[in-house]
Amino acid sequence: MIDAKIYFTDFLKEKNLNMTHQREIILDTFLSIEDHLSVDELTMYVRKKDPAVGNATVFRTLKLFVDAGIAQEVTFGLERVRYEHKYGHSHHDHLVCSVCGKCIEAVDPRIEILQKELCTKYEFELVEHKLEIFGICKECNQSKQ
Amino acid sequence: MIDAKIYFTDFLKEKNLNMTHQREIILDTFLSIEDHLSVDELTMYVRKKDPAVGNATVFRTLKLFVDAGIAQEVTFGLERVRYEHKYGHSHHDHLVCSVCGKCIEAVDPRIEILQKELCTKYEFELVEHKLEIFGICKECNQSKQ
DNA sequence: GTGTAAAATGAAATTGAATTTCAAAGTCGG
DNA sequence: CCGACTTTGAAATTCAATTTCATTTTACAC
Repeated sequence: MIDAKIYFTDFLKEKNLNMTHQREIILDTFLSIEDHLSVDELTMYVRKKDPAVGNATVFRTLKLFVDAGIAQEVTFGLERVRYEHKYGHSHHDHLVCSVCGKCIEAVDPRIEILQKELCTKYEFELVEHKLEIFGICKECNQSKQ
Repeated sequence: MIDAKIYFTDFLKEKNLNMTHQREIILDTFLSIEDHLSVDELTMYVRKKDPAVGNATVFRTLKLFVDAGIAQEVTFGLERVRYEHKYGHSHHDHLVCSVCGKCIEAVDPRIEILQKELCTKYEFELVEHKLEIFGICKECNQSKQ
């Protein structure tokens, strides 16, 4: 985690931007929550530490995180944009529970290989991919009974 | 194609709705274009046949198509909502070209199986999934040189 | 045909998230 | 401390998605 902070500070320096009070709180908050939050949700958490932080600042700071490679925008289905950790996290797919909204991160290397094969077949140059599986998670399935 | 038309007419009857002039033009236009169109794009095509058709009607009719199982909403990345044919089309994944926007539909049954395995591993009940591969298509890659 | 109740339509209004504007406040090197 | 530049929060704007509403059209009973 501390790495990401140093990393972001360096990123700012390079762009002649400053590490401000707000950016630091937003970064700390973002890094401390291993979840896929929307701008508004992150703003809520940030305001527990400093109620004066504006939504626009959180929005702009998250965009900076994306530029810096610390965060990544994701959307599940037709939902609003959410942000997930990228720095120190390798590629993964998402299993999204339609009941509780929870999101499991998972990978199967064999799927990754087959995707490359599929692209080769169509002479399609793969840049990135996104696999989302929607369904019902273990916990929600158990509590149904 | 004609099947889908009969199918939709039946769907309307069941819901005590009518097959109107507008709905028929919109259905014909939609079925004749094997592409992933947004509401506005489809409206443009529909207006070549009848310039008086409103955007709201196309929007509402597309929602009916979704209810009827004739169309399906898709979004590629952070793009606006698009509609693809569902009736008579089996599940497939999308290879989306970032250069020309073209979308290749493809499936690899082995990927489908591995996805099910992945869900089993997490005791996650799979309802549906969505795989999008972004990159550069054959044609765009060739014309780059 | 005619009447009538329900459905459908198009234009315009509304919504809501994403994004930008702008004036005021903060930051930094000299 | 100064001046140039950056950052901020509130409010405004944008833009697609969706709804409202007055009017028109439709199906169907008579």
